[in-house]
Amino acid sequence: MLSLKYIRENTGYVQESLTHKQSQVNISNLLEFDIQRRNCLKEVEVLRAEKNQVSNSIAELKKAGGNAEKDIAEMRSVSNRIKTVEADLRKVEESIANDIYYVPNIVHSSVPVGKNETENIVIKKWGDVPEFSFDPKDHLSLGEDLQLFDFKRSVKMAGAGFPLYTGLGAKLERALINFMLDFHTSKHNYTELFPPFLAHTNAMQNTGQLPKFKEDMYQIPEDALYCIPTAEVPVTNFHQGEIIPEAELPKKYAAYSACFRREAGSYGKDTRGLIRVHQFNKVELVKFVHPDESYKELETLLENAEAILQALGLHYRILELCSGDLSFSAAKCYDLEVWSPAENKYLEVSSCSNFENFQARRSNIRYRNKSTGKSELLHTLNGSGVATPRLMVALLETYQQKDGTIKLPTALHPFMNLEKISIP
RNA sequence: GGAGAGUUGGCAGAGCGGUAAUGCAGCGGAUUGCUAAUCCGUCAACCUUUAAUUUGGUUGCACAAGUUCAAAUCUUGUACUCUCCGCCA
Repeated sequence: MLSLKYIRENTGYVQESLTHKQSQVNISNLLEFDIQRRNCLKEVEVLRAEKNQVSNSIAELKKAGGNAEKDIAEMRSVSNRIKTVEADLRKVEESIANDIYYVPNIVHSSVPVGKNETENIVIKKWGDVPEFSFDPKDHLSLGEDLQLFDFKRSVKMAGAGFPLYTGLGAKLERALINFMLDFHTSKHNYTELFPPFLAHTNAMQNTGQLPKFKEDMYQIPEDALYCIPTAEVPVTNFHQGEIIPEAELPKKYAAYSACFRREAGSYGKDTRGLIRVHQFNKVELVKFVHPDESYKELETLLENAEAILQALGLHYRILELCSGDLSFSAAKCYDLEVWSPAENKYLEVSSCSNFENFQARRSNIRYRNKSTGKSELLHTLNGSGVATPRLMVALLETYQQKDGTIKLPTALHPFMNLEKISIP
């Protein structure tokens, strides 16, 4: 979240950011509350100062054995007055707290202004669009022929949108996860975490999923817990409330988790197979960095995610998201999209975002500034490195052979103990 | 599920109705003939004021209600942590 002080002092810039983000949030209410709050505060503080003074003289009188009846009578009325003004103050502060959690992050100055996803900018393409001497099958028929997943039976367990991997499909899914975790920890120096898959309200609020996106999440009301939509939630909260010595920055974590998303409102879109699902697997990269370094760190984060697709030899492109397509908490974001030969389009497998201090303020994550000795909010970033379902789609479709087998890229051989997936 | 203990600054830790001790670490300064010591100050948030890292003030003892002239301290509720018992992969 933004600080109220920041909104007050940079109203023009915040408003411009909101417009660019296509946000309907109204900050004039917030500013009005801010004025009310400061008026109340002034009044309360004067009264409290008086209270403290009289209170001291009562204490001294009593110590000296004198009579404090007059002061006590005065204090009674002051105390009552304080109570009513405090009640007003509390009301205003509640209104502020309610509103400010719905104000999205500001947009970084380097982000192109645009209305929606059609105005995102392709900044890079890597590899070639694969060509086939035969009619390539889509991932669904490949999966069926090779018995890699079973969408009919998964319905018996959890319903549509919950993928069930079978046989070599299950093994391939596991291989992808292991490959990515090993890759990031050994080559990019991330520390591996294996987090809880449920999180409470507070953790969800800290990363920005709550309160705005409640209906997108699976909930367990009995225990006030939510199924995490991404490992970003537990991993960012790893350092919640902590002050990290500046010398220890950046902190880098890689974590596998299952991810749960209700995808409310998206029914009918991309419902085929693995392309849009309620539960999927993902390796997430999270960084805690010095504010001066966060945009440099965003570039390396993107490179780390790209390296996975490169190692697997998959054609992809990078989008720089325009302001209108930026998510609630992000100040800047790149999307990685991998090529699906059968869909004949690019599929998003990763978003790499800089949240600046938006999440850090909510989560109270700071670093100790070495030169001033003061604690300051740090910047958080995260990116998928990467999500498996669409990666699987691209992988199967890209590496399919004329005889119906899948020739696996060498990077996966040690994880599969196999070079080729063939008809059982 | 049952019983008990606890939650105070970056950390450790006292206070148990009358201005939140003290130690360590950090930062700033002073001093001393050097891997360091000693002394002083500072050490959260907010409001106000300022050229300012200045001034004045308020708050802050897990959170919330209450009692009181006055609450870290008393009462009640809630959350979380730990210990023991029970159940269990």
